[in-house]
Amino acid sequence: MTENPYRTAVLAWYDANARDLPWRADDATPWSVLVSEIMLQQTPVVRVLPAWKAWLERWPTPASLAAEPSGEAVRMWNRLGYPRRALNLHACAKAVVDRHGGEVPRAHADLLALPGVGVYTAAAVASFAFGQRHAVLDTNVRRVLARLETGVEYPPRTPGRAEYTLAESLLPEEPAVAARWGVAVMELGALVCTARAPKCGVCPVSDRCAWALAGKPPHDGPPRRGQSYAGTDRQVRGRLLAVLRDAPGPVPKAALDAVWDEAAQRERALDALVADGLVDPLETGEYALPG
DNA sequence: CAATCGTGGAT
DNA sequence: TATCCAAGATT
Repeated sequence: MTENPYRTAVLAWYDANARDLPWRADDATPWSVLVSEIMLQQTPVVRVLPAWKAWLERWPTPASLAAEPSGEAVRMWNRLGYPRRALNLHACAKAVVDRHGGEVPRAHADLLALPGVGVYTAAAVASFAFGQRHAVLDTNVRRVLARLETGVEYPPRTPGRAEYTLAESLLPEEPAVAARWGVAVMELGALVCTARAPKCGVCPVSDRCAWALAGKPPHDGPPRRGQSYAGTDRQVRGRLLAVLRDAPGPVPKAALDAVWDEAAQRERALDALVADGLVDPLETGEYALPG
């Protein structure tokens, strides 16, 4: 429970190889960590970096963001993707101000209750920002554990009970060490134990990796993905929202109609954006980012 | 529980 | 060029 044979090797590797990402710096705040975690959901670090800096320069505290209309958050989000995350972050800011006196809560349950914060993100903030002992099971950690412990190339599509049990069993007792262990494994997955072309030659634990020792058997089972993008509602939504983001104010419907030929799909996408709160239909017939 | 939700870089 | 993938959450 308290010891695993490669813990020291992974921690030492992290000490020597960790990227100095700004949300890991000493001056990072719980708010800046929360912002990073929301932005990093399904989004590469290199694209998050500039967005994170700009966001925190403008809104260094939850209160500063909560004081602005949600549409400003959507505009600031720019092309990071999954723009409902901008809405979530804005709602997080308001919830933090309303329910927690303007301070990001430290309790896992309170974090979990924030919009857009799921099991992973709650654990990540509790661990990285507050030094608590939680299993942080993101895509990197899941892949590392799948290979190292289970001996398969990729974990299941969604984490199951067994994965949490395994992650818990590897967690060091000391909260501060557990927190460091979490980022270390995550970093190992991001830099070495990558999804494609893993760098087993420089891996600190390749000599006890179940998958490597088994001869790196390829993933068997159904293909892991299937999301095409061209022609989907998501693409249409992206185009519609881009028009509103790039305009200084409300736009006529004609401007939105111009981005997609097929009217039915276009209307469906626009309705969905309105339903999601990402677009505000005005009385004038124009459309705008939400107030 | 499977589908949905953006975007862009790498292979 | 097409596919894969990136610190997931929500319904």
